[in-house]
Amino acid sequence: MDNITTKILEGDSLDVLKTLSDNSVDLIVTSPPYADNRKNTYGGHPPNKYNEWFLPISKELKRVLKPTGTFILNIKEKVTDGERNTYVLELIIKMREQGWLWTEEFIWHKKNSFPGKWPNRFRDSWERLLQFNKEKKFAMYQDAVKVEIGDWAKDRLNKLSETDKKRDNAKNGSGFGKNVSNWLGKETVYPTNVLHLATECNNKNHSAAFPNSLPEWFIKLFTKENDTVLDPFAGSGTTLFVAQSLRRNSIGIEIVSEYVEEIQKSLNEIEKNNIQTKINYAIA
Amino acid sequence: MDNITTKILEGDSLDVLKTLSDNSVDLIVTSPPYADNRKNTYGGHPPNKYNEWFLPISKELKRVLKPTGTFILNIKEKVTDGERNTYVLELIIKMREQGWLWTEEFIWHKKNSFPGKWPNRFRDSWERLLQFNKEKKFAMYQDAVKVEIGDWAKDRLNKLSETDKKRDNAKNGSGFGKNVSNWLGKETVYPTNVLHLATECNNKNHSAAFPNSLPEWFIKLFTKENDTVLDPFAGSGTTLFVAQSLRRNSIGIEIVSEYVEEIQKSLNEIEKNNIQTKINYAIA
DNA sequence: GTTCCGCATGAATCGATAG
DNA sequence: ACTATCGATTCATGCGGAA
Repeated sequence: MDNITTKILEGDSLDVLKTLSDNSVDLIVTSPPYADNRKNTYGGHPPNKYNEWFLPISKELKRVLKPTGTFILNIKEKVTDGERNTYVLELIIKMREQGWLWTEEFIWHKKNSFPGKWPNRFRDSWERLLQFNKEKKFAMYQDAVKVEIGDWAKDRLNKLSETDKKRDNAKNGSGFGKNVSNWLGKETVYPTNVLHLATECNNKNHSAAFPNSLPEWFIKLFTKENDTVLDPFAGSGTTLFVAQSLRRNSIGIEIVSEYVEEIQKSLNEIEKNNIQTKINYAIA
Repeated sequence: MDNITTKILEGDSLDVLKTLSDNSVDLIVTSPPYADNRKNTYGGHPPNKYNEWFLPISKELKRVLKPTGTFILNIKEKVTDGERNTYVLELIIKMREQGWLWTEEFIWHKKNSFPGKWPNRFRDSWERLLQFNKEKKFAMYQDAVKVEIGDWAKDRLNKLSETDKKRDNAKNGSGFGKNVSNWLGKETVYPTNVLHLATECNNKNHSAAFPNSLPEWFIKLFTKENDTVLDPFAGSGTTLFVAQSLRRNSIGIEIVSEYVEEIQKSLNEIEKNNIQTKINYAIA
């Protein structure tokens, strides 16, 4: 039952990526360290040098991604000197020059961004989720992420009269009546490109963790079971754990050995539990 | 009581703008025709020529805007050949080269986005609201747009421990503890940079590009009474009517004479009612 | 007077068909 | 091969007429 592998590799992303095979990954989901002048855990990549640092990495990512694969990049430009810095815009343009297709920009609306006050701006409660592809045709499993239908329809459908339910419209071209009856029993609709997810307040050390539901959504949308997911900036390992629980293979890369150790420890725990489960099955 | 003027000027935006004085406008809110949209009425500007058309206009806008003024540009790039086109990104970069500061990007989340289903993308339910300024210090009246506090925050506050309430944070830069205690007992809170507004779908001839509440929000946020608001692509006149009702002077520019006439007609109606009101007051 | 329901209408995008 | 036009798809909203 268990062919899924979950790997965490320690090292600089660019170096480690070079050891991975061409066209071997179905989905890349990552949230790279944000541009920052401070030299902290990640050494800091100032805004004006950010792309210089990131573009060689995105080139390797393009190599390891399958032609039908997708790259989701969670990023938001910083405010520098009172302005939104343009390095993310420039990154998109440069990545297209590398051969990436900029297919879509999803918005992650962070519902619980904490209140604060600045004289000339409001709380920043959204981030970009940039979708890049190698080819126009890529794998996408839309049914895996359908959402509950809006309240308007629930009300409407619950109250539909018998005649409405039976009506086979032939009146005019609008097709509405027909559709309404088609919608009976319909509970879900396709989502949009705006994601409403709360940030999780983890007690963990890692700062830039995104909530489980974020990689979960993209893993369901762009991969199927036994596919391979890559997170070149694994951080606290969210992407890996979600991938594993959804039965996708995954590879994480992380430069900070402390994080690598924590991830490895959690993976060992899970492995132990799995073995225990198997033994229990065998006994039973 | 009535010094507010509301003007609609007919003609090409670039030409008409040249007749306006330097540093005379407090706020520009506009939604120019998007690339290739509204070909029938506006002639259509193909994506690869869009900035060539728009940049001379933004240059004039910069001239007429006061140093403390703000320019809000509602725009969203279209999909061409399966990709998000980059002309809006390039526009931001080029406008900075013109001397604009790209202060902020608000997100307009449209709940009722256009329906449809495609194999490779979901419905597009957001648009960019780009904020540009001439100077780092600009007029902003944040208190005018405070919103009711969200339930999540209410819960959070109710559950706060006494230590949390007293805590004077110094740990990290988040300001969490400090702000929380400031907050207790308040009913309203400053909004974020994500706006949730549905488009208004009227049965009328020209549906407005944006709902009243959109210019209303920005007019309250960036102007005070008797200030001057400019919309160089007035369309159905939403910005003008909202500005008038909020007692701001306003100037609209519109190239389609049919729209200009309708706006003028509405303005005349309002004027007539005002006079009627005054007479009634006089009698009473 | 309420509430309820029918309906038109979207800053859309893709793929097929036609010149 | 490259462009132009057209049909199919889909769902939230407000208005107006009806119960």
